Amino acid sequence: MFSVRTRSPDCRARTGTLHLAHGGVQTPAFVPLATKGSVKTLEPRDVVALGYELILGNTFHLLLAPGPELVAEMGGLHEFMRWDRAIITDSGGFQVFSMGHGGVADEIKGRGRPAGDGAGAILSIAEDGVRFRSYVDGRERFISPESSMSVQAALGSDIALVFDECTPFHVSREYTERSMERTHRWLERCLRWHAASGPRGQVVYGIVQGGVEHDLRRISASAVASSGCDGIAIGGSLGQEKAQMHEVVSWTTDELERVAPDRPRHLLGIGDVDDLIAGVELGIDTFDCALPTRLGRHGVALVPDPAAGWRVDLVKGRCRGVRDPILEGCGCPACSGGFSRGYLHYLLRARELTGLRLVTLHNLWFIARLMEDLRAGIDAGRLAEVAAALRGGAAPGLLAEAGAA
RNA sequence: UCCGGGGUAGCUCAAUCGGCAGAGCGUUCGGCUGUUAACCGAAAUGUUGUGGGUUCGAGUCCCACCCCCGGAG
Repeated sequence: MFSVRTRSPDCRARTGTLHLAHGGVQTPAFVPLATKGSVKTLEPRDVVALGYELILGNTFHLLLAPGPELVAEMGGLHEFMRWDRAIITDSGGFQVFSMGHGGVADEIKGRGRPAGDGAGAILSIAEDGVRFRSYVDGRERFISPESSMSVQAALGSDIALVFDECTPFHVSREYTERSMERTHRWLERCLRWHAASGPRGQVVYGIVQGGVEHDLRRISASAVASSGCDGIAIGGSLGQEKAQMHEVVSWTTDELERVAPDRPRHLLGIGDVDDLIAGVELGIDTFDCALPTRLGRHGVALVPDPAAGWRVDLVKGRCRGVRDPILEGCGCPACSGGFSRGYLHYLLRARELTGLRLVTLHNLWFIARLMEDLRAGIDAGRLAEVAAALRGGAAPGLLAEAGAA
């Protein structure tokens, strides 16, 4: 289901195509989140127009509402949300554990917001599965490897992710190791259930855990690869800093290059601009992340400005009355539509929903062109050059015109 | 002119028996990486309409004045 087209000579980057039940996906690709069955503020036609071929839905959230039975009755997730391209569904593991780890929920990524109302909602973690309290109606719920796969079967996604335990950063090596081993056992149960009852055309990705431990990542990568799953996702704690994250990813793809060189690799939850560039160089094929869309709704636009963290906060007072677009020459609906930073600033301050939509469109456009540039760079055998230009502040999508390619 | 209500942060309003003058919104700043997230966090901002009085202590009680709202004439 995955064909590699070009391998970069100087790093692990490659271009390829995922052949899925609902069409092909050019890789490396970014995957926008449609957690609850919609890419927030957008319609499917918008997401298609931006150039995306794959989006991610979430088993945990869709289980709680509206429920897999309803989605199945309505014709499956594709038909329900009117998206006819490919869908990958996350298994719910991350959600269950991020709400359950309470005070350390913020440490799953090594940082982030403190645990909120969800803390303590987890009731028990056992070999069989996880019991927790629903944030929707307070009912006690249960997710196991089998039930996660069965929900994903009802949703009818193209790619299902196995149910895993996502361990936080600040737990002992021993806990990380025991948890990883249980995740491996859950992987086998997921694959067994899928082999017996999974929908035709749906492929399954295993998930590598192992925290920030070099040997555990290697062990997990090879265990997941040997399970025979169709693709491999990298999850769990990737450390506290970007440098550590890149190291952890590197250990993992290094091992995967050895044991499963031709299987697709998905990096879970990563989507900062420089992390995407680094991830591609480390041999990642697909990424999903809340960041571009969430930042958009929070009024932060992505711009080719590495020194500013690739961001400009349009809500800030300094954007009041500014006539310039977010990014000169950008082809996104917000910039090419002639909307000024000053207008977007006003919309965001006024809490006009159109502002959230326009910045979301811009950010997803920016990321889509970024991934396009990286793919073009790999295929042209000039990834290093393209990556350097992007890291130096070249505008994605404008690279060719700027003479860099 | 009389009667009643009111004047506290930029705005709308709290403040127990007289006991450290607060909240929400707004503003500024910071944050957001397998989305419970159009969200979260922090900070700044006061001659409590004015002038007097009582009191250890007044936004609060007393007197005078100014302004706003409603009613009566």
